[in-house]
Amino acid sequence: MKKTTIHDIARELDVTFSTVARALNDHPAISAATKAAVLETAKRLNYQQNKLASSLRSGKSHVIGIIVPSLDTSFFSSVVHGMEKVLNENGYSVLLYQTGESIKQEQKGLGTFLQSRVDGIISSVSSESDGFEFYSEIRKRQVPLLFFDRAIKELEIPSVTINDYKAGFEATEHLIKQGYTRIAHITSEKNLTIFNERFRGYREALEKYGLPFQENMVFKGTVGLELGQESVRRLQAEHLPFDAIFAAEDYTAMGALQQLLESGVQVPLQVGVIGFANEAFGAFVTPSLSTVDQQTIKMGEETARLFLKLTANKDYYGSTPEHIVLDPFVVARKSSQPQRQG
Amino acid sequence: MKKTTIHDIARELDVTFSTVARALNDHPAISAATKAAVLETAKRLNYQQNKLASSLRSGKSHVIGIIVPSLDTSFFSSVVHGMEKVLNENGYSVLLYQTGESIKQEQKGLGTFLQSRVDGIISSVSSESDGFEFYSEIRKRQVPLLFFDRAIKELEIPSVTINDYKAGFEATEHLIKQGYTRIAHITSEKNLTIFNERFRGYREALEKYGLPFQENMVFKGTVGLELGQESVRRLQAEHLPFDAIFAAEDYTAMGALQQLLESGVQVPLQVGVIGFANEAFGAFVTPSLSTVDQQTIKMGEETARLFLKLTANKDYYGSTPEHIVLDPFVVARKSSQPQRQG
DNA sequence: CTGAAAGCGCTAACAC
DNA sequence: GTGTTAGCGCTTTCAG
Repeated sequence: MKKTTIHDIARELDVTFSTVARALNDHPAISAATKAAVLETAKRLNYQQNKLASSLRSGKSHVIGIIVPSLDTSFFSSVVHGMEKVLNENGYSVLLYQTGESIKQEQKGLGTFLQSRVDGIISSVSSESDGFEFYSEIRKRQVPLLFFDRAIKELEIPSVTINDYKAGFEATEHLIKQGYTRIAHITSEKNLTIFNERFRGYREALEKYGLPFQENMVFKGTVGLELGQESVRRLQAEHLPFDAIFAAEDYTAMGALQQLLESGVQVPLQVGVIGFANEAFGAFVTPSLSTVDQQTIKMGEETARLFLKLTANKDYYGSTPEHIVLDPFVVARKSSQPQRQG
Repeated sequence: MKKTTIHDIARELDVTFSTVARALNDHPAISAATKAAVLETAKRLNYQQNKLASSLRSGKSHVIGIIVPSLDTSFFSSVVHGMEKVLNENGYSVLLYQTGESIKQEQKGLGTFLQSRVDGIISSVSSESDGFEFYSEIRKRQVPLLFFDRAIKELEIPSVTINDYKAGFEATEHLIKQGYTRIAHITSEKNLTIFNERFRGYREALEKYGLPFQENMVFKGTVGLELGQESVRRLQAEHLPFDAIFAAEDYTAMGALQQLLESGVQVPLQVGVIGFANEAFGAFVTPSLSTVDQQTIKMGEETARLFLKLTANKDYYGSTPEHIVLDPFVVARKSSQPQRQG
C-alpha cells in the first residue's frame, strides 16, 4: 500500500498538486469549495503529510532536541515531563537523548540533533569542565540553545536554573535556626556548579551566623546512599563533634539518616538532617526527611516557555541572553525540627 | 553561514557530489584515497549530513516514536530510560510523546509519528477500551508497532508485558503464607488489563488457599495516597475484619500504611501491607514496604531489543506476533512479615 | 572506480 | 483562485 501524497489527491480532484498543498495549509487564496474537497479527499485517502519533505523544503522541522544525563532520575524525568508537555502544546515534537553523564555521548547527541535539523536544543550539561567547543559550535550555527539546571556560564547562552547558592544557604540557615551549630556537609566530588553553589551557600550561612567553617566537616564522593552512610561513619570514627548534616542530595541524606538511626543516634533530637531535591520518599520515611524543593515540573515548563518566547523573535542570539533563576524552598519536615518531635 | 552540503565538498575536491555521497557512506567502490580526502574536507568544512534529505530519499528515518502516559512516574521514565539507551546504541533516535492518559493526545501522537515517518512505534496505551482503529491504522500502514506494559490483546501486535496475574497471585500468596487470612485489595477503577490481572491473581490465590473472596473487601478508585487512606478508613468505619492489604500500586499502599499507623494499628503485627511497583521510597519507610518489582529498566531494554530483532527481518507483520512476558517478583520487606519484627 | 540523472514529497516565488 | 517551476540535499540506478 503506497503512501498517498498531495499528487494523489490532486489527481482525484483534477487540480494541480500546489493547489492541494495550499488547501492543506489553509492558504487564504483558495476557495472554500476546493478546500473542503481537498480535505475530504485527504481524509478518504488517509493522507498524512510527509514532514520530512516539508521540513527539508521549509527549513523548519518543528522538532526540538532535549539532552539530559539520565531519565532514571526523578529530577530529570520530571523536568522533561514539564518541557515535553508545553512544547507539544505548541506544535513541537521532542527528540530525546540521554548522555549518562558522558561527554562523548553528549557530543554524539548534539551531532545527531544537528543532523536532524532540530529547531532548537535544550540541554543540561554532563560536566562543566569540558565540551565547550561543541556548544559554541551549536551557537555558531545559529541553532537556538538553552541550558537548564546545569549551564555553562562562560557561554552566552540563555538558561533556566535554580538558585543553588540560596538553596544551600537557606538549608543551612534552617538548621542553624533550629539550634544546630556543628553542621557537616556532604556533596558531590564532581566539579558541577550546582554542587559548588550549594556548598558556597553552606559556608556563607555558617559565616553569617558566626559559626566556624571546618574543612574536615565536608565530605565528597559519588552522591547516593553509600556516601551518606560512609560520611556518618567517618564522622563517628574520627570523633568529630557534629549535631547536623546538610546533604546536597536526598539519597545521600537518606544514607546518613539510616546510619545515624542504626548507630542509635536520635534524629532530630541529637542530630538534624536535611537533604536536597524533594524526592518522593522523603515525606514517607521516619522521621520524615527535610529537604529543598527544586520545583522540577515548573522548571521544565519555564524552560520550554522561555525557549518558545526567545525563538519567537528572529535572531535568537541577537540580544543578551536571558537567565531565569528559580527560587527553591526549604521543605521543613521532622528530621530537622527537634522541637516538633516532643 | 550557509550550511555545507555534499556539493560544497565536491566542488573543493573536483569530483561529483555522488562520489562524495558514496565516500561518506563508506561505499566499497570508492578508492581509499578519495575517501580520505572527502572525510578530511568534510571535517574541515564542518559538514553535518542532512538527515531530513537522507530520510526522505531513502525512506528510513532511524527515528522511533515512544508513547507513554507520563514521564512523571518512576515506572515509565525508568522504562523509557532503558529503551532510549538500547535504541541509541543501535543508531536510532527517540521521539517522545506523553499522552497524559488521554486518548485524544494518544491519537495526535500517533499522527505526528506517522507524519514524521518514524521507523517504528513503541507504545504503552492509555486505555484499552478505546482507540483500536488508530492502532490498526498503524498496522495497515505496515509501520512496526510494539506494545509494552499495557497492550491491546485484540490486536495482533508484539508486546512486552509483565505477568500481572502471577504478580497479583504471588503478592497475595506471600501475605497468606505470612499467616494473614482476611486480605483486602485496593486497585484502580480504570479498566486496564494490568489491574484486572492483578485482581484476578488476588482472587485465585485466595481460592487456592481456601479463603473466601468478599466483594466488600475490594476498593477501587484513582490509585494514589488518598485512595489508600480512604480505603482503610472505610474498612475501619464499616468494621470489616481485615488483617492485610494488597494494594495494586505503591503510593496507594503507602496511603494505607499511613492511615493504619495513624489509627494506632501495628504493621505488620496486626495488619500486613504489600504494594506494587517497587518505588524508591518503599525501602526507606518504617516499616519498610513490601512490594512487587516490575523490572522497569529490564523491560525497557527487552522492549527495545525485541523491536530491533523484529525489524531486522523484512516483513514485520509476517509471522505471528511475539509476546515477551517478564516475571515480576515479590520484594518482601517488613510491612508484611510479622515474625521478622519480633 | 566515478559520473550523470532522476526523484523522494513538499514549499514558495512567480505567473496569469 | 490556480497553475508552473524550481529546488531543499540527499540516495540510487544506470552508464561507462
